[in-house]
Amino acid sequence: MKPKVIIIAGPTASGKTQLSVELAKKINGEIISADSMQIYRHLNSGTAKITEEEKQGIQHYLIDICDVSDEFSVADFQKLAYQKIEEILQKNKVPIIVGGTGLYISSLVKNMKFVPQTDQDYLIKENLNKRIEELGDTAKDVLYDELLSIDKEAAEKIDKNNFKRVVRALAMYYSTGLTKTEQEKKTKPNDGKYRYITFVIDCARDVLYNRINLRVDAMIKQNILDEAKWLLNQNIDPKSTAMQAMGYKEFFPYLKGEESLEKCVEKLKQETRKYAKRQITWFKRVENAIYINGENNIEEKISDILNNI
RNA sequence: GGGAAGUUGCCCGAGUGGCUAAAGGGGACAGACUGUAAAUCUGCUAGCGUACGCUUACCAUGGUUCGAAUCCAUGACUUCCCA
Repeated sequence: MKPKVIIIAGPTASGKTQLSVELAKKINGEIISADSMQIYRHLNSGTAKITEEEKQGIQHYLIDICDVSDEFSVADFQKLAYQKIEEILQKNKVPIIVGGTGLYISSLVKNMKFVPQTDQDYLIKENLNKRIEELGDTAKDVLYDELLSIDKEAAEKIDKNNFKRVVRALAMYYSTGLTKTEQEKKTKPNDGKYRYITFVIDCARDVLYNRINLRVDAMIKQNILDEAKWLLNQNIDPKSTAMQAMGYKEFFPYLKGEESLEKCVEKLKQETRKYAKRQITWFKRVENAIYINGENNIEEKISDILNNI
């Protein structure tokens, strides 16, 4: 029998952190974070990162593993997560994956196969960027047609306006000689080494939105503004992942004196709600998910989980 | 008290007689998602009907007109300027 790995997923502010710690205490587990922003050091309040105190001695992995200027991808996450799962199992403990980054979780559950990066990839990316610049306004059409000719199946699934994905699909082909479609065919569902049991925290929309608002208000009282200021002063590429983190980018206009604090706070609440909505959409699709009522108290949630593992 | 401008769908906002159930943006809702994913992108948003369609809509009332969000009159409210 494959070893079991527990997943706790759910939208932001649904109570994943507390639930996972309580569960870990109960079942002798250790936690692997599946969160694309909590990997960054120094981004604490804004990412609602768990504090040492909240950890209650439970071991947490894949938090604070990157500098804000570092590049990090699903493939990196997957590799590290597999390592950590192994380590935890070695200790005879239960791995618990906790997070809101749907793609990261899927990379594990679906056991996606990522082709290893090569030195060439950097050049290919650069080359594509150069072409995009040269093509100007026509880039969108030209590159989409190009993808259509090399990987029709992928092209038809990607919206033409989703330029990022079109470019990535092309890069996949140029760096490996295999199209995106071909590469994806390599991943076969259920051929992973583990048996994943996925719990999704489900919460009435208005309750969740209310929690988000409260959480943002609480963040303001912490040092989120200092963190945002710090991040802004790092002078890293505005397009880099860390710079897109919610709870930071919304305050940049305020810090630059372009917008009032109230407006920025409102914006952050709204963006967070939209994000939660996208997460909910993502988690609706996960197969065999077991729903946990987010409005139950912690004991009820824990017993729901224990009954299913 | 006098003068000027304005009032458009959930919000902002374009629209000066038919092609307008009303551009565009935002929000809301729904969806997609294999290397930036807290990113990126799509659909949809008056009501009823499967649909040709019908009904109700651009502050209110009345009028002009074959036809009005668009023109006229009166009223209400808002903003600004002069007293």
